[in-house]
Amino acid sequence: MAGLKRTHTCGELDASAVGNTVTLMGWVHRRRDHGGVVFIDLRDRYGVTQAVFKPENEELMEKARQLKQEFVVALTGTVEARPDDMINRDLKTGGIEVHVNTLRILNESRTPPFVIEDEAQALEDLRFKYRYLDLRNQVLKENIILRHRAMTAAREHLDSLDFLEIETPLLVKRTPEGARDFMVPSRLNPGKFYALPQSPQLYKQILMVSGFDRYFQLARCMRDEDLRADRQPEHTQIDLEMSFIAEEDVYAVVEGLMKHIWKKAIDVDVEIPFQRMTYAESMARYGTDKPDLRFALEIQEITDIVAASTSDMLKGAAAKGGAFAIGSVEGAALSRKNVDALEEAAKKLGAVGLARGKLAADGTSTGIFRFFDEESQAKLREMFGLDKDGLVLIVAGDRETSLKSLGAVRLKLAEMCKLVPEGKFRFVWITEFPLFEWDPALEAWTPAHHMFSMPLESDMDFLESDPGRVRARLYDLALNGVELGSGSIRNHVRSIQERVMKVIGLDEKEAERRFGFLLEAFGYGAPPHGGIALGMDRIAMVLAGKDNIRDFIAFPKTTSGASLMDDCPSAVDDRDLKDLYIKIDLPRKD
RNA sequence: GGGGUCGUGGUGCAGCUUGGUUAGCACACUGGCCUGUCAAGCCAGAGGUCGCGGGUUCGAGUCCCGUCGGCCCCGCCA
Repeated sequence: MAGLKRTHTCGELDASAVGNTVTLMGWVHRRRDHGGVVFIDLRDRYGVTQAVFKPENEELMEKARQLKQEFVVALTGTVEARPDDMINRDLKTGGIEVHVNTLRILNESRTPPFVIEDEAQALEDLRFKYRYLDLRNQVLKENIILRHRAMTAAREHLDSLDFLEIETPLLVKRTPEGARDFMVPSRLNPGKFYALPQSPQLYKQILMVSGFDRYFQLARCMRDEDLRADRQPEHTQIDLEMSFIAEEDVYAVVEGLMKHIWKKAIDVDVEIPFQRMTYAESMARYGTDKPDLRFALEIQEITDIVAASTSDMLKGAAAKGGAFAIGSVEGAALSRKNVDALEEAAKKLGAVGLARGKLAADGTSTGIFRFFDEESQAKLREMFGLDKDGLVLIVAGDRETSLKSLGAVRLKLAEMCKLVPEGKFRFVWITEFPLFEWDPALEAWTPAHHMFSMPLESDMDFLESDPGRVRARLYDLALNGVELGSGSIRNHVRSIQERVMKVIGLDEKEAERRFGFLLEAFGYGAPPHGGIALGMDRIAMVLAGKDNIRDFIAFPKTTSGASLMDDCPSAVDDRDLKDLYIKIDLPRKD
């Protein structure tokens, strides 16, 4: 019996194997003891196979009765077809079962803190603490496998296009731009610190200077910022950069890449090329720069119609920017409570309120529309295609706030009315983002995305006179309301860089201190170049049609950045700190 | 930095509004019965002092204050 060797996995046996003697190894998923006959569901990475113990062998039965959840066993037996009425159609291997003649317990298990099942009952914090057990769950396992397939497809495809995967350092120079860096003290350089990279951005641009005209990397990126359901302190990007190219080249590569990933990972044919939309259009129609295009519910500006109404409240608010609305036939069925929840969503993003009313097909109306004359009501019905009774929701006030608020309402309304189709993938390129953003706190212009993005040729003249108007050669890829990635054509021209730096008040000395090495590299023949970084974790999540990114990372952190399994981060010994010349100086709590 | 919400046997939840006899349910667990189940079934049993600290009260899981932790959201995340 020594030297028992696994012949098959628990996911592969079917009718063609009937009569064969096989050896399976795995974990006891369930035991069903019927006194005379005992069933064991044996589980491994590949699936579950039913093993049967019959009463003829008393000794074997005794051993089978010792089995508990999560014991690791090896068993040898004969594959038998199941009678028709005993076939389990929910199981890949449900047509057969293994009649056991040898059982060996390879290892015992303590009673697990929660039962391993597809619809995990335990709460996430407990599942995080015992992540290795949770990963035995077939659903979670499929997620990780799906992610692997997507990553492999990405590598395959980019390699086929002559992209080189080049690793960039994890210990890098701190750049006080953008997100907070994780910092790593340098023992060999007392008092000095490395940073963990937020992205390989500067390095990949330098690789362009070196002539590696097509680079990619499945890169780990770390940011010391507050977390969310779709945000982890470390994540993986498909990072790529190309030389001698324009936007179209990046779009073509990424569209082919997505098509390949979708095909390989979930066997879905993605239509290319992707739709394109400017940032301005996306904001006006959907109130966001990552629109979910699986459903319509478009925002319409109704400032004129509101101006003609008798609602002083709306007119007053609209005077501060405009009035915007969405309308929906399905929404007419929503309860007062539901619409109030929509208003809460709008207020969360800064709207003062959400005016609402119903427009009926017979011309009667309720709510806010008591203040609108018949002509205006007809116009609104037409605008929103309300051939039946419909709900119309209005936000008025500052233009950007109103649009963003209504954008959130749009998503929530679609969810409430079940307007979001499953299994549909609507990619869209969002283009022509503004280069600068006004920071009211600093009272200064700051780069909206990336210091080194090229301004749009047509807007170059406004760099000094009207920075807010300058758009850049920036692009985002959005899918079903999720931002998959963003990139740009970079600014490789020294004279334009200098003008950009002047706008954000970055003098030469400061620029030198922060990006000196990049600027210096650019001085030695930087080719025109550009690229993009795509969120790998998010891609896996969207492929599976889910919305919790932690289920697609093998060992994720909680929203406070902790890993509950290994209790990290943790305090360190004084001796370690001494080596680094570091003293902890926590603020006193009162 | 701010807001919301949750914390009760191993797990998931109820109880808390209107404080008061043995803190209830399901699953898991232990023992027994059962030759066809696949969330097996049936019977019996063990297991919690209610995240932690303080306060109010004759009396607190229940009210108050603080604190810790999980989750969600705003800010932040080029």
